[in-house]
Amino acid sequence: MNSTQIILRNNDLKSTPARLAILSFLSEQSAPRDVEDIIVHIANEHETVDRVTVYRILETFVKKGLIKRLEFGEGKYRYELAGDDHHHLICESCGKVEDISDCHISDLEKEISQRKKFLVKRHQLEFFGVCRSCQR
Amino acid sequence: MNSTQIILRNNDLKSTPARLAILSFLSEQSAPRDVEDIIVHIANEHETVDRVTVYRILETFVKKGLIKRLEFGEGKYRYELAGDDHHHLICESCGKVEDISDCHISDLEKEISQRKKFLVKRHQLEFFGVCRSCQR
DNA sequence: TGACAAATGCAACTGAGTTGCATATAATGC
DNA sequence: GCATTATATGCAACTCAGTTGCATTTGTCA
Repeated sequence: MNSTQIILRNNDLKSTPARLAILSFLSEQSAPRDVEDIIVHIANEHETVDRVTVYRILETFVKKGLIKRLEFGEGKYRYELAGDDHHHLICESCGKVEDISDCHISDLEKEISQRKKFLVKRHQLEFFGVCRSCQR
Repeated sequence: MNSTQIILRNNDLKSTPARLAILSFLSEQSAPRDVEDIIVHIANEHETVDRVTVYRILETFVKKGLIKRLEFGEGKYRYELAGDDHHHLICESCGKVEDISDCHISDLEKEISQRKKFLVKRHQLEFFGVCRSCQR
């Protein structure tokens, strides 16, 4: 039993080929992926999973807190493994998404919770601009 | 000629009833609105504007920098007047969106620009959680 | 006030995501 | 192993936000 299977079991989720494929795929990614990326990847692995199943698995994983659902103004969702708190640099020229960490938003979060009496559960911070290679 | 008309003229946009209605509606709002809100508001004012026209006007305004297009994980866009740099508290219980300012992200933006050689043009920061009244 | 570029309305379309329901399958107990 | 059962999947049809093409209307400026 590999680590992906253990994660599923620990979350009361059956180990199915589709779930294992999606979870391990997302584990390998360094930037958030959309549903299309996932379907293409699975097809390349010579497996077949219905789009609907992919949507449902992603929804399940989000609810269990295994992955995060993000939006970068593209009119669709992207998904990444949950875990460390980090943010994104999104290049508006080529669409590349880079991860970035050490943003110390949690101090700000604490301050807001007190000032506004708003119970902050999570936040999302994205920077939009032009990446290094597109600047040339 | 009122201020809304002046804004349109300064941006090389013709003054049409639909544009005036949308721009003045968004000027009055304290939280970002979706397309449905806009259409309902216009209908209440006994005007008729096609949905397509609303979409096109919003796109035009975004391109001109008059308004900002936002996403709060709802699968649709929301719009607000551009201007001061502020962020949002989104209640996951009732859906209410509250504005918040003084977040000093620009220091962080500067630091990232240097460290990552990424030209940051804008950022988006949202806090998700439970608002004051939903906490009771 | 007429010309013309720009804006609008209509209809048809796209693409992401959802729902209902019948079938298949992973986990569990025997 | 094998039957049971809750759960997951596939298919088809649908919804909802937003887009495109094209003909018509309208605001602006000479």
